[in-house]
Amino acid sequence: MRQSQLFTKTRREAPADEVSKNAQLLIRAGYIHKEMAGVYAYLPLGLLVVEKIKQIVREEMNAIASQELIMTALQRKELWERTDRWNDEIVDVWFKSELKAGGEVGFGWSHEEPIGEMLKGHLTSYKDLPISVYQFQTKLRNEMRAKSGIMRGREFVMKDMYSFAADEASHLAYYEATKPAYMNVFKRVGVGDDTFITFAAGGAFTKFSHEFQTVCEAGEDVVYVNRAKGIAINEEVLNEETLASLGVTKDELEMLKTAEVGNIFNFGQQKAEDLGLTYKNEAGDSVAPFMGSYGIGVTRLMGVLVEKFADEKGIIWPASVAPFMVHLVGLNLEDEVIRDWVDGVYQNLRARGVSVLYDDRDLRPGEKFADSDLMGMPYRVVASRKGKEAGTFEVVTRATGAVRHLTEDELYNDFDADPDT
RNA sequence: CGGGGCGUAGCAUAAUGGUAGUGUACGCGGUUUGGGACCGCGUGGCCCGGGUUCGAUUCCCGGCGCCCCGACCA
Repeated sequence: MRQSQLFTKTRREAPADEVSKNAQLLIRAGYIHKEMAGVYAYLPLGLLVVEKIKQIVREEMNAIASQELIMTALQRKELWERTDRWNDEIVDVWFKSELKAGGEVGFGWSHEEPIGEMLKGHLTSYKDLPISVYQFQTKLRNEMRAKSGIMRGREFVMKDMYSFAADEASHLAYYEATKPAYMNVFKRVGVGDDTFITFAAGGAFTKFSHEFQTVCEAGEDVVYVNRAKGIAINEEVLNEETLASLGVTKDELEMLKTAEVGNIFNFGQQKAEDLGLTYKNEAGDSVAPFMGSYGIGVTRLMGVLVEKFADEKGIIWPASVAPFMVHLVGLNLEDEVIRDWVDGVYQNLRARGVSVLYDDRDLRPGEKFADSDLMGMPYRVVASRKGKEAGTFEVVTRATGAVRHLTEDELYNDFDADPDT
């Protein structure tokens, strides 16, 4: 895309009411707009990142045979009353409203109850199992205090998945299968080595649930990790009993500040029973399926990536989620010969399937470089009069600052060879 | 929800009981052109309501909003 046509503008300074690094940089670079506390709009650049992350999640969920759907944002009161979760004393994040025609509705902060209810019409026989469904939904949660930019908002995009199985063995097998699928997601967005499958509070049905915790100073969680043994424990369940059951001692563990980017819950049969969801087994008996719930905070993950990879100049996107692979910075564009030439390079890169943000604005070089650093595309390709005369392009890798000088053919071959482009 | 802080132009900031200055951004003109360059001109602002006062952006009260710490976070 041509940068001259992008409606967003970069800013030198972050708004005074933003303290978090992720929100400051994302606003300065024109990725997001703050609508109110904890509520952010995703502008064209930001939406591209969200969609890149969603696509990675989508591919990994599809790979474990889950099917995508979209549930509703408005939810029925009766569904939640059945599980006693309409009660504000029990669930304190509800946004609620009233229908003009009469009756209350809630705004979805989770979709466990509606999914279970919806499945009553589709899950009637053991032959229908197993079932796994997922969605990307904007969750609405009336948090007491929003904070940390897009990492803890009142409105955020989450991937939530729900599995249903006929017996405990296949249920647990699926639960276990989600772990590598989740880790694939985190590897692909560049935080695999810093993300730990963490033992956390389990709730009524199991001793532990599992959280996916990514090392991040801006996070809200503390986990204790033993990298060699591959064990991570959320501090909320760190006690003698937990340590003993996992076979570690506290002094073998490293304390890390982390952000929870995903979690998985095993509900056993209890949740389905509460919801009144049953099917007929081979003997003709009505039984409740085993159920699991699995989340990934898509927009929170985006915030974590900014927090982890940014430097003093701005954002640094991992190639897998960057809005564009290449930031083509054209200089000396006031010269029509140069401009026509750079336009051609832009077209050639696009023809090869490289996603390119083309800074075709007639600005001074310093301003363009500063914007380019701030926006954080993986590669900057500088096309200038000087380069044209020398027959080379300056190619800068944003993350490392490494500079290469490539001929036009080398440039095209370089990006052809990159599978991520 | 408890505690603290803050609301001045698109953004960032300053001063002031007598209607507000600067930077940036924006518009026009000119000089510039490899790290946010310079000169000139111009547009644009005191969160809302009430009170005190001759007069309130300033002081007081209330509201709304925002930020931080804590609590909460399935």
